[in-house]
Amino acid sequence: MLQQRYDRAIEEKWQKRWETEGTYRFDDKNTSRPLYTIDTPPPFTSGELHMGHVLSYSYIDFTARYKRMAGFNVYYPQGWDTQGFPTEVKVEKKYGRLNPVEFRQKCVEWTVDMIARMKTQMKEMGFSPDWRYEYKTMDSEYHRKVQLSLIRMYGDKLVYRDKYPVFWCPRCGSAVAKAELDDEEKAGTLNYINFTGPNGEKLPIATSRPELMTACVAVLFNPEDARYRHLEGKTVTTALGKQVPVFSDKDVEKEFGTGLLMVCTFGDKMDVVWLHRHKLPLIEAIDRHGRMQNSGELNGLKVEEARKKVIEILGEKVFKKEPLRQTVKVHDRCRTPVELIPSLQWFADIRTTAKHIKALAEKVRWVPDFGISYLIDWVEGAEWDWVISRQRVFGTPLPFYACECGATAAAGEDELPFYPEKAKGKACGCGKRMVAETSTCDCWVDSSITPLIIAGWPDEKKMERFYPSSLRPQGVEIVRTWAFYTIYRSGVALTGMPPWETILLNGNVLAPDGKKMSKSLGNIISPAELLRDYPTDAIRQWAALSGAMAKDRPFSYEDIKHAKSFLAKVWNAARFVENALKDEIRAETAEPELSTIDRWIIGRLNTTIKQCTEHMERFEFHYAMSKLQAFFWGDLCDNYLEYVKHRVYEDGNGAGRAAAAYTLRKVLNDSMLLLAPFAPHMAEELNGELFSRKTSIHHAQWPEAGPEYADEVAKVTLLNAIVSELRQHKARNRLAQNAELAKVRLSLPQGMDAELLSELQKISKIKELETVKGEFGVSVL
RNA sequence: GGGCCCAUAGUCGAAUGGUUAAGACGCUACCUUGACAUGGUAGAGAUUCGCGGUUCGAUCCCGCGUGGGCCCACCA
Repeated sequence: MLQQRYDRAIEEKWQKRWETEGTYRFDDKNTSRPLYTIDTPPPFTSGELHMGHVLSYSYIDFTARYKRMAGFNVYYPQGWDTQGFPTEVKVEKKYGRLNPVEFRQKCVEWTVDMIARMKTQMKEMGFSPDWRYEYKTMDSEYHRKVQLSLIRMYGDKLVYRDKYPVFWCPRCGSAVAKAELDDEEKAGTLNYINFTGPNGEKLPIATSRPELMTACVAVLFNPEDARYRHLEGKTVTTALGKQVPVFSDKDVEKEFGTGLLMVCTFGDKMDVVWLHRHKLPLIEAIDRHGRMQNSGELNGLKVEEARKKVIEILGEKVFKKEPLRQTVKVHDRCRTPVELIPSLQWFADIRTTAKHIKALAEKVRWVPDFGISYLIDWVEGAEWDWVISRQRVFGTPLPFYACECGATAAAGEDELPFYPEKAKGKACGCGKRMVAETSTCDCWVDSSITPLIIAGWPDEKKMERFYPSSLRPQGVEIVRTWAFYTIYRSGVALTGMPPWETILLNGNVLAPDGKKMSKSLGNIISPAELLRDYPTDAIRQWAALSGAMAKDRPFSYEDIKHAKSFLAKVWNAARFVENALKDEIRAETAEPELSTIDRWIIGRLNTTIKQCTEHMERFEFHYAMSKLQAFFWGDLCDNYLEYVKHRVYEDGNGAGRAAAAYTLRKVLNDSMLLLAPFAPHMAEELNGELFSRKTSIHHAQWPEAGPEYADEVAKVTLLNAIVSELRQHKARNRLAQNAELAKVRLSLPQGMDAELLSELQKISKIKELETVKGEFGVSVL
């Protein structure tokens, strides 16, 4: 017997049983069923599932469940993106400063805890990965593979070391990550200074950082600026007497200052762009303590002092000063303005491989198709290589050695996993000893080989079977990072093949007010909170109905209430059928003689199966779900169940009742199959409790669409219209819907089968029914 | 500033080059009908963002504008 109300207890019961029975295990031995592999996103281990996770992992789960039912052997692993700055911050806050080995250990402990929490929430959401294939980017085995991939790329000259400016805090004497920077508005001065042109003419430039003039390596103007066009390719002299080339550049603003600017290495981030774009030399004017160097008279002065001094030195060459409000990047902890200081970093070659990246991206099916444009634009605009090193502790160590003389070498494969504190060192050709690199990898270096990790790389036999993945689901906002780096590393650099057949992009969940959820706005809705008030299956339906792919959508409590109502509707319909059929619900009988109405609902069911199947194939979950809801609620509950009540209750054991029983059984059963990917708990409960099946519905076969019975559908559509007219009549006259009507006259252009007329009489409780030929009309007499 | 996406009742959202522009939430009225009041039956509510163009006909196709979102860049 079904209990009166569907509740969370039922869901928890099934979650436990699925786990003990290993319902979602991938069948590694089976080679007869086609494989469907999912490159599931490893979430960052924050400890908390948010609504974005719920949305995107629901999509993945719908797909996995649908594909299993559609006959695939689904390989659905789940990983964790563990290493990163946010964890370091939290661990440092808790434990203070520790030595790197201890610190890393604390980060690992912290992360294990966070994973446990997130895993519990994922299970509560009914997600169905095979947890035997869980991976963590902080595992030494994961480290080993990341490092192996880098050694191979180094061997192919795709990874190299070079100078690159990093943000540096002169006060703390350390590199500062982008995430540790704050913007601060400061009052500065824009100085107008005369340089000298090739013919001795005055050329005014404007700068807020005159102290960097010694590091000036070029002068730029906008290509459309007629005032300076004649200078293109010429050499000019700075106010301190240095010769520098002149280039035109589209990023120079004509209206700002004088339209002429000096590029210094480095005043700000734009200078870094220009250095690469125009292949300019690098001058290191500021040292790690924030003092000037390579700057003649200014050497040894602090930046602020040098700024005053240089203005003095320049004297009347500074012909104008104006106040300037500027945004300065400061270190978030000490509020000191940061400087860009060249340092040795590791790079991965993006520029010479850009064409390959594009070519492989084009071999992947993008859903929606415009998603690829994010990647193409990015590839085409990439001006320099990917900096893969980070001066952090909780990360995968870079498996490289470097010597004072500048030489570098990769660690040997026998040294993997490589940890610098345990490294043996290496002899350098110059006679000195190479030391192990202590920098770690950018997190995207870890996550850009997930399709390889899940495919057992570098084991060739496994790779042949599991690579490329069938599906990469991910957020649209990380196409330029995760998708891009994966195509580059797993594809171009390491296998030469696209990493997946299909990439599916999802959008994000906004707050009910349409804004981004954020702590500062206080508009965050958490899954944990929703799970207190709504069944998991309702939350999953909300996700299914949350609109088109790659589109953001506000969260709405109304939607989730509606989902809950639909579940209640399904539950009550099932209780009706159970009560009406009793043990007969489990009878597997051949199809009896069916009435027009029975064939109508089966035809509608088949149309729904067809539509749902097409939508599932295209990952259009919102359409699949709404078609199913419209059918179940509109056709089945509102009409068919009402139409068969008289047969079920009053026909004893007659043929009409048998046909209705067969039809109810079939329609309910197939509807549960369609519902199973979205509401796996309820579908499973009805499968087990109502139909008394021992095997999980999630091992059942996806239904196949039978005949759509167009004639019957047309006939019953007319019947529906008549019933609706009579319902309106009863409503207008304040009658109960089951009130009897003495006499009704139907006016019909084509007439109606006697069978349906007799049904109509019983459905609408009409004592006397009369039909005339004519324009459609229903009159109650 | 660059690229991409979007604009349809109070809100969220479908659909279509051609009768009356789905549905949901909310709102109103009636109905305690043997699955369900977490329900049922009805009702009200839209100049389909603005301006031009293509067309016999545009909410849909094109252009411009306005307003929003995402990613990226960011002023020397």
